[in-house]
Amino acid sequence: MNQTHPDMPTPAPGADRLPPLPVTVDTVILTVLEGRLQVVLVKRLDEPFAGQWALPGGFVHPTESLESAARRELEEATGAGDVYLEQLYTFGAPDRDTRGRVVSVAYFALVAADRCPLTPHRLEAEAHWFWVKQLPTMAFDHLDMLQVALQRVRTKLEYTTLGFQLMPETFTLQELQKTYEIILDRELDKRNFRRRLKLLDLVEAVGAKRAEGPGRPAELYRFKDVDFFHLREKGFFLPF
Amino acid sequence: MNQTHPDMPTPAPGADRLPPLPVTVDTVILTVLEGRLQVVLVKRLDEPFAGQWALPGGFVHPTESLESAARRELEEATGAGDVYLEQLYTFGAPDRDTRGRVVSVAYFALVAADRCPLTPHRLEAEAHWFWVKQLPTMAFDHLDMLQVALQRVRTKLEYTTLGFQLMPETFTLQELQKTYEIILDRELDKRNFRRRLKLLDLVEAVGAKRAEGPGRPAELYRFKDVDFFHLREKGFFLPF
DNA sequence: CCTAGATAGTGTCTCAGTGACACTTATGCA
DNA sequence: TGCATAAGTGTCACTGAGACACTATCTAGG
Repeated sequence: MNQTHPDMPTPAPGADRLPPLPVTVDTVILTVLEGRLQVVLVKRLDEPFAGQWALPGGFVHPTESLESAARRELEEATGAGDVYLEQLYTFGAPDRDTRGRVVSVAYFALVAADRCPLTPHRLEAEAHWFWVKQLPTMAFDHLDMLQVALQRVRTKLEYTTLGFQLMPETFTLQELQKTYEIILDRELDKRNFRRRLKLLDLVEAVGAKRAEGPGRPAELYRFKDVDFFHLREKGFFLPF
Repeated sequence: MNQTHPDMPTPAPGADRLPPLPVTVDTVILTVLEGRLQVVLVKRLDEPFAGQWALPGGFVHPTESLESAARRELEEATGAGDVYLEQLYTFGAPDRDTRGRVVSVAYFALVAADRCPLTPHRLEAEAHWFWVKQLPTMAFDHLDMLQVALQRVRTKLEYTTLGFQLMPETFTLQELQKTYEIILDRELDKRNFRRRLKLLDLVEAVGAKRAEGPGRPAELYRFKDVDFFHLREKGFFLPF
């Protein structure tokens, strides 16, 4: 129990009362694509769970922070690095990895469809977007992680500006509402949705319109620099 | 980078692409005692930060879950094991421990003043309750952990039954309100507080009264078995 | 035993935010 | 030019929250 590890490469020369544990990060990368909430899964090449789908993840390097590790995984899987990333929860059940004890810190990322020009085939061969309502069997406890991520996103969408992360520079209010509906998995009332946007003073018209087929063209909007104190009075916050 | 660790005691024989990291848990143990929100800190005997105050914590054993480890620390520090415990956040900055890389999973616990008969001196010599508004210098990033815990508790107190955890079997509404006020660090309106309790149907009178000095004696209450669906309709939840 | 002091307990009004709901406006295309 | 399509807009009713003051019941001391 109290042995030391003379060949241990970097970590904690003094913190040797107990064996160190492998630490990984796994990242739940979400986007709205083709009208659906989708998550990136990669096909595992190695045992355990070889051939099964898993969240992109990997070991934490000795010199990088947990968030850096998650961001590295994010970039490796999607090419996009400058996106919203938040720590979710840490999974450490002793039997969660059949190889032995592995502790995994789960993160979730929201990438805007237009900042992430990758469609499934642009990811490395074994990575794909999956609709969260139609998932393959997933390795480890990764389904739990996804579940936690979905709950977190849905909750924070309601009282933070988290939804901004998924929109392009300019957008129509209809598109914004659609994005919210897709994530929350329920329909919203157009007028109530807009009333709230106005109350919170979140968006401003850019002064241009976009015509998309027949029908009245839609005003284009962008997000305003938010007034944090005004938002807080209304029970609304920034995502972090 | 790809070396293996033949003498590694238990964890992950296959997960050896990167060196394992020491993993600890640190537990923010909160209670309301003597009219103040208090936290347990222990005096460190070893370097680094020897002589400074820190949250109770320690290394995760290879065979126990993270929560078990946190609960073990909790019992060691206070003697009470059957209390509310929730994972907070994981701290993994590469330089957070001067000895080297250590990843720490922070938990917070709420112990009822009556379930934890320990006053400062009943804890082991180097452990004390501290008022959260009058703290000593704390080791590592433990002040950050405490901050996160306080924010979490205050938020969840408002929309969950978390506050139950801190009350004895029976209590007066005044005591309950006082507990809320101490945690939230602001005064509440007596009538509005009681209106909300009634609306949510959270408590019931036990039919006894308690006289405490002069003044009209107070009704004693206990928490009801909550109707989860009724609560959810009112935007109220269980703590987990 | 009566009174003063102390604490418990209770109801109303106003305001803000939310959900439900239907018609008018502006465009494209046949 | 008119028809199909999508964008945009206002009201009413309800609920929950904050602000606010008096009555009821007990203890203790004269």
